[in-house]
Amino acid sequence: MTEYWQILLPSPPYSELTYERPEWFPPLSSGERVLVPMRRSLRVGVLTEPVPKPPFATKPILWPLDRTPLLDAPYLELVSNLASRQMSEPGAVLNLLLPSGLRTSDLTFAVSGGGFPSRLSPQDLKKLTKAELKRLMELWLSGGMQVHLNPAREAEETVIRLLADPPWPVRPNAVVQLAVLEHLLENGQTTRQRLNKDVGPNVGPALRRLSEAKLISVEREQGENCVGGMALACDSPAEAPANSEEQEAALERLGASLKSGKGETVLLHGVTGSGKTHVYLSLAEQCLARGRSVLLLAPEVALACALHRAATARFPDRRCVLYHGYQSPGSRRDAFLSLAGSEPALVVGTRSALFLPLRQPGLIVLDEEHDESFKQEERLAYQAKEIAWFRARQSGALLVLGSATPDVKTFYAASQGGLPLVSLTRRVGGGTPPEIRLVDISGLKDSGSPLSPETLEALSSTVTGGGQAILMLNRRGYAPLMYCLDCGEVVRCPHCHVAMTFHKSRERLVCHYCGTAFPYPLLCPKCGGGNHLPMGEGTERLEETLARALPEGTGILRMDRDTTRRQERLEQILTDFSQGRAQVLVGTQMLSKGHHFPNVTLVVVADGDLGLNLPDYRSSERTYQLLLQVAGRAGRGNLPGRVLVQTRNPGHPFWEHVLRSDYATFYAGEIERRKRFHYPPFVCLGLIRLSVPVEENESSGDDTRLLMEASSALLRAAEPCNVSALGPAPAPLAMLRGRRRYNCLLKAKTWRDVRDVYARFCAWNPEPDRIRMRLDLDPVNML
DNA sequence: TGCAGCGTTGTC
DNA sequence: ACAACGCTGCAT
Repeated sequence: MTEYWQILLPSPPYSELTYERPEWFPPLSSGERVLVPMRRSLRVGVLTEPVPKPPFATKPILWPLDRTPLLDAPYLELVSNLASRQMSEPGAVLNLLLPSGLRTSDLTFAVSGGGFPSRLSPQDLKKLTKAELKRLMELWLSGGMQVHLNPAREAEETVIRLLADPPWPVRPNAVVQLAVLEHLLENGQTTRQRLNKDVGPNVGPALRRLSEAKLISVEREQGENCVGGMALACDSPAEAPANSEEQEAALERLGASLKSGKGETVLLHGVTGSGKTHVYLSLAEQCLARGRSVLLLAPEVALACALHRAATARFPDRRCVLYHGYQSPGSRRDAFLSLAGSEPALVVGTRSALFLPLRQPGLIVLDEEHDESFKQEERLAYQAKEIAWFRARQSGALLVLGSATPDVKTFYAASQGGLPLVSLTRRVGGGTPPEIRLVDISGLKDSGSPLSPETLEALSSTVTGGGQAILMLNRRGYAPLMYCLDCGEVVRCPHCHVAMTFHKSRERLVCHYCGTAFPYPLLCPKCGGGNHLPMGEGTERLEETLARALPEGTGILRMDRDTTRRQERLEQILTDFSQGRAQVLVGTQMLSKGHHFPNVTLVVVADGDLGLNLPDYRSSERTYQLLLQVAGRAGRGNLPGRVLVQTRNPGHPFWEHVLRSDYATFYAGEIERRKRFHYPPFVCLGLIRLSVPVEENESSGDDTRLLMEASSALLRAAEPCNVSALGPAPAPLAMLRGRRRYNCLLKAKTWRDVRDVYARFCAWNPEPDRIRMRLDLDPVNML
């Protein structure tokens, strides 16, 4: 009796097709990958389930690719769940989840013995006779046949990294070389494959030149997981420190849940410096001892690396896998394959690590659960918290959401009894929480220093007193505006109409929204004048100002997206600062997150108002979280810390909460406001983003008409399910990448209603290829 | 009357 | 993605 299987194709057309199992095949099981014929080509497919004989002709499966299934049943369930949420096909989801090397049929089989050629291509297999295939299958089963990526394809995976900062010593007309360098600076390390696609197919010679000039590195990267991998001085000690009373109590509570295997979710609310990491690792230890896997997630790569180091130090005999989206295709494939091997494992990573084929997870931790980067918006849209919840439920794992400043939604769920709350209210080692003070800068002149005399004095005395200081300004670049002295215009991005930021050391004006960059100096696009005045302050300029204002010889480091384009630079900056080679660290919000610098006694927030007045219902929550996180960098060692927040509006009621640094009172006020104005968690919020290309003739008359039509179509779509709908209204960021943008806001009782309204509204779209529509569920930014 | 050109459809 | 199918248009 012939057996038939449903097979998911993780490559176009992404459908689920039926194939027959040749009767001489070994037994198959779901989750295994196989090669299947498709028209004249061959594809990789994943077996899902056996089915009865279909009413159409079927083709036979050509060859198995896994000896043990790559994916288990819960994973396949996750895939189909994601697919139905995205309203797309499971195959399309799988395409986004599998490392590229595991879904390509560009393979080579290495065969030893049996009288076969030592290398066979998939097409060669197709040509073999049945008798030959049977003989070959015996070899495959006894391990005499291995699957490899095609060497040509593997060469495409070589990792290309930038080794030097701009300006680079290349001829100005070496267009391809410069394009490669700019691309690397903008997007970080990439592969040969991506460069071919993004820069052009003729990058070969340029890469050789650049590599000879030691400006870039071109390497085959295999197996080595940690990017950079330098040891940091701020490593946690390997031996587990003694637990505080609070930690002990928290561990007891969480440990009980771990043992129960009920799949509980717990919010761990611990003030900064209260030793959450230590709790995670102790739980991980218990979980591993029970023979279950552990997944620790951090919001960004640098924090995941730090957590990975802490885990490696704590469990030197265990294999701790590090995984994140910036790794080479080779290491991602290795991690994926090795985890499918079913031994319980410890994995540390960023959100994408949720999609590793981890077997039998017993503990999933989301550290800094309030962080917005747990939401992925491009390509496959998902919220890591939801996926983690789903996976934990599937396998009865404990899900721990940890934060000093929880998401208001999460805390609301906890306060309603929806999830148990475990609190750590004191810093370990008895350190006191930092004292926070406001500094009124409303009288400060725009043209002068952005720091008040009081702030400068505090910085100087900290430095001369042998301490260290952190200075946060959440705006990168040299100056956010370039003002033309001749015509009074500000240089704007031609595709987004927003002011372009001056980056002095890159000698460029950059649009922070779409990445467009012009070399500077340039002539004013409006009047042709050549005199520009940089206005406003970015981290790059602040660093320069400080160098002049602080005592001679003070070491100043800058940490923002520009100085940390290269992974090893970030590690370098963190190491240098924690080893005291500099006294002041200037940077954007990236320095607020999780890093541990025991000698920092002063934290300065240069512009506390920034972000508070954004047109977004979450702006005060976000600002509160940011300020408390960065304040938490102060006084982590034996010395007490203090925090100065500069503001132009010290009377604003928001500051009350910050000064008391008491989450509970902030939360109480915020939840009240949300309730009154009908915002999450009291409604399901959806944002429909609508955009149309800016036409050459720029007759916006058509669009006015269109918007009115859209508006009534939206109301018609929303009416039947009692959803409140607003818009379309021009988006705060009215233009991006040459498209005019409009927002519609939906407030509903259920997510189902939001999706329904969106689906009906989409049906209205009279010009689907001109008018682009996208649904953003529970938007984190409304721009 | 024929077939180049392109939109539509289906891939087990 | 990609090839095979069928409809429209222009030269024969």
